[in-house]
Amino acid sequence: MNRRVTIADVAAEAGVSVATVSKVINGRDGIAATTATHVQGVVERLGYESSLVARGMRTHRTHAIGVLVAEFEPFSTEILKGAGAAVAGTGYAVLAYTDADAGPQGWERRYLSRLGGTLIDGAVLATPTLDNPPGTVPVVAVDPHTGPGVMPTVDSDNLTGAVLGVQHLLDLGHRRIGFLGGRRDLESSVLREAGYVQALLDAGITPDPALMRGAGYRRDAAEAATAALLALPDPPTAVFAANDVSAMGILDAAARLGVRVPDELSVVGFDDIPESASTTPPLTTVRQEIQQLGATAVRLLLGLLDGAPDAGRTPHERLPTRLVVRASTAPPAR
Amino acid sequence: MNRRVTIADVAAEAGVSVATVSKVINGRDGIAATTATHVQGVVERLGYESSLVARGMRTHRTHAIGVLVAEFEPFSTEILKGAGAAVAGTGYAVLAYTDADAGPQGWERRYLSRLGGTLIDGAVLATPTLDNPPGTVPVVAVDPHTGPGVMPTVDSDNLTGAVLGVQHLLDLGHRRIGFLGGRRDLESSVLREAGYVQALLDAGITPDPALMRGAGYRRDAAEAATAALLALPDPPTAVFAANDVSAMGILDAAARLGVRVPDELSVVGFDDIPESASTTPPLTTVRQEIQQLGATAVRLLLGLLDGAPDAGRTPHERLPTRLVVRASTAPPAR
DNA sequence: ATGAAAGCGCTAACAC
DNA sequence: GTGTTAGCGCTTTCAT
Repeated sequence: MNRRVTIADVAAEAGVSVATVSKVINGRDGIAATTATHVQGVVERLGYESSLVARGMRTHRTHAIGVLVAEFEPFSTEILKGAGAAVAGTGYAVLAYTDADAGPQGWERRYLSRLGGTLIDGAVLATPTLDNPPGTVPVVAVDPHTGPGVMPTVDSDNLTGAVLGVQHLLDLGHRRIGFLGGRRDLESSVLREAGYVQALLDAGITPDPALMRGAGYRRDAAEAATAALLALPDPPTAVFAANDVSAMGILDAAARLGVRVPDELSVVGFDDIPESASTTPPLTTVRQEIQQLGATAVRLLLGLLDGAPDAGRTPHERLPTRLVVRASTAPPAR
Repeated sequence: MNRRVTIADVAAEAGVSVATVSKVINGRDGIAATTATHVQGVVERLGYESSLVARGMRTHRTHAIGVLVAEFEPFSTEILKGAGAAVAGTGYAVLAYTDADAGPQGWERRYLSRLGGTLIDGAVLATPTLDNPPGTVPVVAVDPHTGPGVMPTVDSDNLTGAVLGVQHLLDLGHRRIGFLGGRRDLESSVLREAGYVQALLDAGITPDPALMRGAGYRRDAAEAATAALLALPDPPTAVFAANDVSAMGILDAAARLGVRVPDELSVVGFDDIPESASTTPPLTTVRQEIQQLGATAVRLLLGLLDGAPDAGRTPHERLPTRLVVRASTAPPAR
């Protein structure tokens, strides 16, 4: 594995100083045209490209923005797609980072300390678990932690979305509707639960605590919780899950227990990740525009970076949600 | 925006030298237990985390592997999911990088020069356009460029997959089957075309050049090419697209022109990206295990990094493909 | 056991 | 116009 070619190699080869090479590369003036051409040639010939890292260390500007995620899963990769689209033409690169071994709590703090200032000019945090980021670089949160909201934020209208989902079930005639909650530390999860409760209340139904379980936005936890729900003396005829991944867990449980969806059990998810269309049966779900979430976050961040550094209050953008009816919901059998 | 806390801040606060702090952080010995504890405390209190970049510059080891992609789209984000899963428990972080403004040709070379050696210990290249990477860090290619194959590579059995897809159409009774090619610089594209030709030949049909168009794996190009195909005096009754994104372009064109799929036109894609289940109608496609592709590439790379540095010849892993029948294919109307 | 100093690859002042 | 020097945040000899 031959060594990477550095600016020193170029300088030596061209017979000039590294400073001169640097100036040529960065288009600084005060360089003879002939020298510039000559150096350019050597750069080309050696295939030299300056190290993002070394440059970043000196200038504290890398023109890269970080998208920091706990894990690459359907939600975060949709954010990535949106973020990537939003930087096109801005001169910024997108750097997505995840460290599987970082632990579930406070990863964003660690990531930010490790990358901020030297590697990325700013960051988009996907579903952060904290709400007081270290003040290293400008940050925008997507689908944030519950809390006072000190970070610029973009999220979806989770409350209305949840109401929509549950209302759909009510309209079909369901009365015993279960709920599988998400990560309690995320505002989205709290609001989706609130929407569930509100929709029931509006329909004159008192929420039954026995029908409300936590599943932490996780598929396996959702499967277990569903099994418990279905083992109840008077089981629900429908379940609203706080996200699509949990809804898939419900489908897993139903399949395992021989409960037919939607005939015996209706299921509504939340998110509309691409995967939700290929479940068996395809999932009825509340769609949020995840790519838009990512793109909006990037635009906010770019504003923070280039424009006025947070002129006034911390911005908050909220995107609409809507119901997508597929095949996992039907009127109750009984 | 308060400055990031550096090792110097910790040292000053703790009343020791930066060297001592560094040793404590890295668990080097030759440090008094009391000092270590004290410094640890300060580190914690200040929320210090060493800069990946500065450390990488000194040690030339970052324990991060790069996944370098031209763009975040369905295929590359599936690779990311697989790569993320494969690093769990290995102590490596995944760093996905894309620079929208880098241009379509030779981006991997530039990325590698910019990131290699100082930021990432090795890289997975998704659909690289080149095949002679600079010898900076170990590299594994996924779905590579056509060429002599000097890089360790993982790909799918594209030839068999394409035969499967076209055979399905033949089995349904189609005889005039169009083909929308991919990026001619990628081996996958060449092999899928070869499979298309071979399947036709095996069925005693001579491939008609008029029915074969290029679409570069791009949705808009596919739509345009499809419009041209359908305007033919004797248009095809089915089209095999070299990837799902192109197949979606076919669907776009059909919808715009009022051609019903699958009644008047059958469509088969390639990839089985998550999105392909939610098209209208859901896409029949040849599935490749994209996440597995990413995971396998990471395993290969990790082997190169930790184990014997390429013990012998350059490895090549090939994963199977299979047909997924959904609703975009049916017997021809005429 | 601890610290001073060099150096990773680069850029920005400042000399020449 | 071009080179010398310092320093970004860190780790690692090498002194002390």
